[in-house]
Amino acid sequence: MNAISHSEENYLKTVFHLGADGKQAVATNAIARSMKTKPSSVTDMMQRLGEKGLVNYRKYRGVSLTEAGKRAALSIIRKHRLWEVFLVEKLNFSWDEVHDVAEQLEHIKSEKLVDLLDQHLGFPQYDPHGDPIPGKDGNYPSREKQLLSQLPVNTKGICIGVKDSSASFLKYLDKNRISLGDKIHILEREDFDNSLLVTVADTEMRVSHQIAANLYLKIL
Amino acid sequence: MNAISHSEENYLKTVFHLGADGKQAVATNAIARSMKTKPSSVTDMMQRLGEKGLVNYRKYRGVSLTEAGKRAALSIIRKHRLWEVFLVEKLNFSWDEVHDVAEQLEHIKSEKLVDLLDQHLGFPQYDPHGDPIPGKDGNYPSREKQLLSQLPVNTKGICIGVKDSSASFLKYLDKNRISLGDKIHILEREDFDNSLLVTVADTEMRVSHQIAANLYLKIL
DNA sequence: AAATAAATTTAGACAAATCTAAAAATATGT
DNA sequence: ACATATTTTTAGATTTGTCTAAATTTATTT
Repeated sequence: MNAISHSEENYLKTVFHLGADGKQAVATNAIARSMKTKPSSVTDMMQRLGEKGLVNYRKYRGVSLTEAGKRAALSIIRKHRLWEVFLVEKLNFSWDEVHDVAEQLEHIKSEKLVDLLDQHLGFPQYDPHGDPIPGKDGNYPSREKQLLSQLPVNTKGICIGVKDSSASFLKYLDKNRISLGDKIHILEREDFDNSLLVTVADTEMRVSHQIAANLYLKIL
Repeated sequence: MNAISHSEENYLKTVFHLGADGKQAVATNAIARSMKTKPSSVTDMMQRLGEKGLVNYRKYRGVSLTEAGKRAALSIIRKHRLWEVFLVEKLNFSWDEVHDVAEQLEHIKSEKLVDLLDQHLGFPQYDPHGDPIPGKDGNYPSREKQLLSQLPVNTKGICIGVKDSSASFLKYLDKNRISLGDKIHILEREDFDNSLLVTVADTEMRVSHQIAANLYLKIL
């Protein structure tokens, strides 16, 4: 019944994200790269998490989350995303500034705090980047969504999320007046550089492949 | 220019409180007792904080805060108290439940977060226990206040704070309908047990010395 | 003022989380 | 399939924050 440490929580979260939301096994190196730490540190930690029953660890074979590990990861992600909503909706942070602060807030331990925060925010379903917020009970709503870059010409959809939520990408979207909820219509694809001509909320513009490969649409 | 660690912040805060708001030197043992740690751990930490220029440490002579240490302590206390206001005002925590959560939240590092939180709360001057909130610039407003137990019969005042902010004391106050802002009139003192007969918001009641020694009044 | 008590510090150990360097296992290419 | 490259693990060291036990300093008492 040992508590999960700050650091352990970060590893669990990473394993969850890298392993397609806890479904696949993840390589040691991938975790190290993603967390900017060394593979040897990852090995140490995975052995510890294995002993705690939070991951399935087999030497040289990578790790996957156990049910307990998945539950723990979802709880952290839930907190992270609720705090992001708070920062944007209540404190007027912009969506490109919330990540680092939420990264700290997600580790605060108090079930009551999370419940009351959820209520205060009106039980939001999505965070400011369009990612779904796991439920208190651990259910994780997945929505059908597709990358703009993978859709055929003439598709119409609603922009519902971003794949990359780095500050630089989000600022780029702001500058180009692309927001979640906007209606997007794909007019043509340029074979040369894979850029797209689209309308975003009825404004025509050209978006690079880089951009299109990081925007999620719900097809209409 | 080393950052101040979570643990170092807790020690600074304790030295501030035990040393009459950073004015007096504090003994090693007092710190250990207050933090439920061992004197040897305190010595270690005080030597480290001394090297960082946050406390004046002289072997066997106790420690006091330097100006830099005082500034750091006030910044943590400011965050603690702002978060307490948030928890009570925005999330509907009761005043006896906020301490442990605020103890965690006070360590979140983001100047922007603190500024926007302060604004969101309407720049509050006092926390839910009546303690003043240090300013962004480090100024620490002290208010004239006196313990109910130390005032003569017939004094009238407003209840403006508590000395002990333990959950059990605060719950006791709730149960007896004593709140911050209430007008208190001292009717008589019982020599036998030092209890007082008072009116609290026009309701007559008897309060024990224990209670009176933990309630701060502003004399009218 | 010497003896005793109390407070404080030092020395050495430990756990967590990390690192570097070297060894071992797995994967890849021709 | 064998040599080479890549990935992963182990071994040993480091830092932070803590502890216990012993030594030292300061305070108190008679």
